[in-house]
Amino acid sequence: MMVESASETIRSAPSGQNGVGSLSAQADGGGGAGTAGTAPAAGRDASGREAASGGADSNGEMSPAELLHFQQQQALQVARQFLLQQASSLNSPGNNDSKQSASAVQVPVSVAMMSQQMLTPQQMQQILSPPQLQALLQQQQALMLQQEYYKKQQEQLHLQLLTQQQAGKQQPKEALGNKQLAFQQQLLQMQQLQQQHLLNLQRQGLVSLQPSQASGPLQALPQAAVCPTDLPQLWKGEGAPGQPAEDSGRQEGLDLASTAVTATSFASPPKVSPPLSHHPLPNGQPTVLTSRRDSSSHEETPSSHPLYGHGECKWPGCETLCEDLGQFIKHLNTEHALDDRSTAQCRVQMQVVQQLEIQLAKESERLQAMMAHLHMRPSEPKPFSQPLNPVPGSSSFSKVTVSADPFPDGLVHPPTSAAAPVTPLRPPGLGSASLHSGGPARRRSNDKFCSPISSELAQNHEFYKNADVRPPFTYASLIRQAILETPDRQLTLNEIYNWFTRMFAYFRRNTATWKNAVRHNLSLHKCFVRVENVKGAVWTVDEREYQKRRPPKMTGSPTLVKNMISGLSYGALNASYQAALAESSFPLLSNPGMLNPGSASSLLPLSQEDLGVPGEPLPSNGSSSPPRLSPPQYSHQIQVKEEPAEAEEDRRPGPPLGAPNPSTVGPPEDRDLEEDLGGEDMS
DNA sequence: CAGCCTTTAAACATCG
DNA sequence: ACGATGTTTAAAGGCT
Repeated sequence: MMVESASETIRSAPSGQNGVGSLSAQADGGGGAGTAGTAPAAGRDASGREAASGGADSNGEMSPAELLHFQQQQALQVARQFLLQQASSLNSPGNNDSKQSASAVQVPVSVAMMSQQMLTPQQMQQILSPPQLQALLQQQQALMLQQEYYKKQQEQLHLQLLTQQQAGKQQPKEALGNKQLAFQQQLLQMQQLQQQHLLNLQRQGLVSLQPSQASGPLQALPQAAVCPTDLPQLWKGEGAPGQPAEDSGRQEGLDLASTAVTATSFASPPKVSPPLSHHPLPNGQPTVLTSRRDSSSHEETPSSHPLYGHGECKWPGCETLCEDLGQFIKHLNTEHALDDRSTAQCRVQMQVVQQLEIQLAKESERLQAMMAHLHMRPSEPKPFSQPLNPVPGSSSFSKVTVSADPFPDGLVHPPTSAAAPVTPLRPPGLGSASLHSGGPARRRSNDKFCSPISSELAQNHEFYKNADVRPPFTYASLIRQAILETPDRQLTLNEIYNWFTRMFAYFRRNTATWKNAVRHNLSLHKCFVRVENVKGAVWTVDEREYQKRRPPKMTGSPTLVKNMISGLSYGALNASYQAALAESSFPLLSNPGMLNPGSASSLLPLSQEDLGVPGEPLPSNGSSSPPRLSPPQYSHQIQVKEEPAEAEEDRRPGPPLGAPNPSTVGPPEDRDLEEDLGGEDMS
């Protein structure tokens, strides 16, 4: 009955919806626009109620969901800043140490991608495919690991310094030596603080680095995105109390200003630093840079030195104020001349950048693995260790299997080592999901492939479960999925609600809206059949009907494919995917046996499993179901839970499904199929 | 541009 | 009277 009344939580007005992103276009547009005005009103009793009820629901995760949401955003920002800073700082000095700088360049790129104006979580969602988002989240975890590594390095560095220190003591130039040491120590402290800060952020879920794909040449730099958040502290940290050196310790150039500087620096190659090999600054993207905040901020001369911004020296740990560039140069030459201290600082910075690069490499590798796993096989064969994809060709297969249970593989997988080449061109992760997410309307498309939905879902199960991301599926497909996942393939409305809330964080909010949509879909689509039961009524899926609707789209599928391909810079779509598409579109239903063209078939089966269905027999819909994976069990048991016999469809005209012989009723689909074959009800 | 689909919003009807 | 369910209708956006 009431179950937990789904509950949910936050209702959020229609407006909220939009938020969701990906679909943004639609959601927002639709709801928002259309009724914008009314929207508020929309709340209607129901909504109000629900809202009130609050997360009661199963999980009551509302807050978590929101948190996640928020965290994602924060993380992105922080990551952006962090990367920018690191890159920027290194850059200038980096010239000296070019090699790294090169890679460093990439960082900015990725950053830029992320940033582009402060992206709202929703936007991010739109931009990033679920898998990508997932990756993002995963990165938070990865970061943690990285931090450890980082720490170790720091320790080593520290040791080195100490060693030097000792040496220095012994040596004559103590005066200077001490000074240097002090400075170095400061640097170390800074680093440590930075680390801590990062850790803290991570703990809060604020930091997450995006793998990025530095695809192109760097381009736009971060837009305004850079927020003042914490970065400043990173370096600043040291400044904290009592830091002699440049007493100014407080703010260091790392803050926004610095970022801005960075941007500028990129835009115009600093005299000092020769363009890095990789640094494709020139790409004409500079304009973008300007736009962002720095421009706004009076920022200094763009022509300025990369280490100079906001009137201060951006040298790590140095915040010395310099009236103008000239003064700054002077300062640079005097304070940051080529000496041990500077060298050490530079080294530290290098390490920082290295760390980031390593991280980038790891993430990139992960991304590749993910993509490969999702069939998007990158142009290059990736032999990497990832056990996941054993067979290149049958990627789909692997995917399925893998995803099946542990979708989290992505999460769990420890990044293999860096080596993996990053495919630069490829747009940021394009997971299967990306396909959909690709554009606003994507979601629909997805749904078209119902089958894929399951695999997709399976793969990103965890993701959707925890991230407040709107799933790229239509309500109809989701409802169907929910129903099919159950052993008896029937659910009460409330159970459907619960499934939604359980499976998608997104549906833990705006309950009034989506519930209404669910009901609306149930009523509207013929594929959903209401079966009365003693206790009430349950909803089943008339697979045939469901499939019927797609045909139109069928044609669409090609388009989809096209989209997908375009989306992926590479036509990564592989056969498997296409097969899946085809499958979904085609009424294989008729004979399950043939359904699967190879890989495709595999997908389906899995899907169910993953979906979280606890080991259930997947009664897959007749159509897609694998050749009868379904356990016998459902054959009869499927009846309506409470009173099978009674089952009868109310509204459904057609073949009275029903008549579902109780005994046979079992698989609704079965009957549907058969009956349907005979005749269509239809409207 | 038309037609279809999906999503949202809402009004209404039933039922417990 | 309420709230959960269901049905319907309408509007808006996107896609084909």
